[in-house]
Amino acid sequence: MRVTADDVAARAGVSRSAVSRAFTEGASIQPDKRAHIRAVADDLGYRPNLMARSLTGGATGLIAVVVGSLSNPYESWFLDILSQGIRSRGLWPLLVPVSPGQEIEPALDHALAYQVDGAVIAAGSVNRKLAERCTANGAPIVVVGRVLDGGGADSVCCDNRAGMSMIAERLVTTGRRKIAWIGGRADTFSNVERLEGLTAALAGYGMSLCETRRGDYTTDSGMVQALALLTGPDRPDAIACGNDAMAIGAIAAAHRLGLRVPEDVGICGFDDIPAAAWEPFCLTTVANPVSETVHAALDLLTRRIAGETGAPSTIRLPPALRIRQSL
Amino acid sequence: MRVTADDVAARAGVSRSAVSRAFTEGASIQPDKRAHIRAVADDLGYRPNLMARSLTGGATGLIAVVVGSLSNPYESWFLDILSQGIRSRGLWPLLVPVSPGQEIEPALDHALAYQVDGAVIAAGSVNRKLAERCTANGAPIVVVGRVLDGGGADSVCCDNRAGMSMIAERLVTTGRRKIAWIGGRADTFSNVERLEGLTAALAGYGMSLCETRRGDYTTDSGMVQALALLTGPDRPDAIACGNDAMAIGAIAAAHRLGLRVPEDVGICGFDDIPAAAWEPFCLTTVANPVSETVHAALDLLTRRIAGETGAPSTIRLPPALRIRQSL
DNA sequence: ACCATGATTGCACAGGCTTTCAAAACCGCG
DNA sequence: CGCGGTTTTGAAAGCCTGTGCAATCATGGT
Repeated sequence: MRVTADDVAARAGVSRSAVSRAFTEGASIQPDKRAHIRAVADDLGYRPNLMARSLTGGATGLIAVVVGSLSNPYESWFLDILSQGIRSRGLWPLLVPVSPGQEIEPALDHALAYQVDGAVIAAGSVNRKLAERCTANGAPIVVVGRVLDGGGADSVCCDNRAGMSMIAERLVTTGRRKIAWIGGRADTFSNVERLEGLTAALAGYGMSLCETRRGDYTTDSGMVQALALLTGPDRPDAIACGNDAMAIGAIAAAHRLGLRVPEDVGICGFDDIPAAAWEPFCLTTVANPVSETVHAALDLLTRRIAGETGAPSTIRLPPALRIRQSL
Repeated sequence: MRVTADDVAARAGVSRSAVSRAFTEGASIQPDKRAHIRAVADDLGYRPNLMARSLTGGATGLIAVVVGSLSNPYESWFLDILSQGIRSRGLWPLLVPVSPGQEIEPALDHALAYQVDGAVIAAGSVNRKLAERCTANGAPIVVVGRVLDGGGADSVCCDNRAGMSMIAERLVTTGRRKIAWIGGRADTFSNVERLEGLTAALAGYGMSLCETRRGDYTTDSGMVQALALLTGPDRPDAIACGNDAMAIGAIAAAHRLGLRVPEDVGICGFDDIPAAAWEPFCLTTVANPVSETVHAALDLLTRRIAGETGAPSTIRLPPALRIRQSL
């Protein structure tokens, strides 16, 4: 049913090898013959079967992209840039969506069975053993957004602590005294680093958080936690949030309570997602260098795919403070 | 380098066929032998090569997903639900991102070369010829979010006209007299239908649009166009937007100008993306039945993949008016 | 103990492609 | 026209798996 190289060969009156060569850049074949074959192929609607091609040991050009819930604006923003980056390098993203809490391993295993050339992992937890299995299977991985504990894979990650120390400075500069924190799930890497970073930086100013609460990185949860904070007995004059989505929820909460931002309560986030700049929010936040992260991750990955060995490297990218109006 | 069935066979002391059968459900093989082989395979980290498997004529389990710029919140919301739906049917989404204005054909062609079993096309323009070529190549397609002009492929689409007529009724009910429109690119299907639907429905009430402007479905463009409208000589008392992202921008514009929503100006959108419900917006909008759309599209597609023939069908899903506070 | 029956097993091939290798065609030049 | 050297070319070998087919094995009935 599907038209194969044999069909084209028969129709063009050449051997199957010639057809293969006509589609291989730099292969030894007469230019006019190549043109003829390509014309016939076009006529028949032939395209080399990439599955069969990869069977001979070549690369598939497939990159598994493990990503969390796309309803999270940061996640989809990241995927947008990542998929463009993958395509611009002539590769193709095989999407592996995993729900939070879901095990990443079986999904990744299945993707491996598609002989992906590599994987970018931006969600779920991966341990050293899993990383090594992927590499052993010829599919190096790069972990994004956190650093792999036991080593075993390259990782690219924003310098969360540096980001939070800039936030801390801003909090102090604007004269905040009672600073609360709304974080994400306790066990996530970014949450831990950001909270630690903020605590440490504040300690440098002789200050500490007056209260910490936990959301789940969604706008709704930010709203809920901020409402609780702002209606509590000891209202904070600033709320630092673990990401922008929650900060947006916190701003909504302040508005609902008739509080002015930033006068009555300063609010800040992390990531600088597109929505952070939207007018009603004007969120002061830390810009997560997503483009640079994607670029670095893909560089690392392609180099591994090309066969580079050596100890896994960790790249920390510096974030930038983005001062708008909410703090 | 990659471990193959031969390796497992040698290590387990059986033939390669046995290994194959151990991984084929319902194949004739002794239970304990299967268990042994699977244990060995697990030990070696073996997984059947899906590329090679698909070579024998089987399906690849890959579904090409052609999607537009993921920075558009509707698009990423849709992809979220679609990718979950694809995974839940045991298939895998191969992402084919296309920028607006970019030709879809070469990208889709390349995806076809991966022997995808089918394609869901939610962006770019596809004509009858392209649709037929895909089908002829054994990869039926389903077009989402618009109806294919010349037929040639199944399509699933929200009933834009019905949605806009509900909006029109709401506009009239709330006593709006001067209604403006901010649409998207003139040539997009949804834009045409929504504008036509609104115009027609208003005509039924003896009314017409006082002004129409064009954005590009982004929040920024909605803001820009709404600013122009609201500072113009004849300020409208309602702005209907072609999608939610632009409506959010319009609300931001109203706020910046100190206008109250909905008292001074009513604003509505289309889609009911998650952000539409966020507190500062509380956007009155038309809920695009995304889950139902995904479900219907995947049903159609899997049936075609299973070999069902017959004239392409078009499914129109009814939207629902979601009244919040902006209109 | 022997045969019919059915479950297992291994061999070999198919599937679409790339690539090595040796044969064939071509080139310029004496 | 002959010859060394450089493309071009086609045949065949592989890549990895699933499966039809024939051979083998175990089973149970007599």
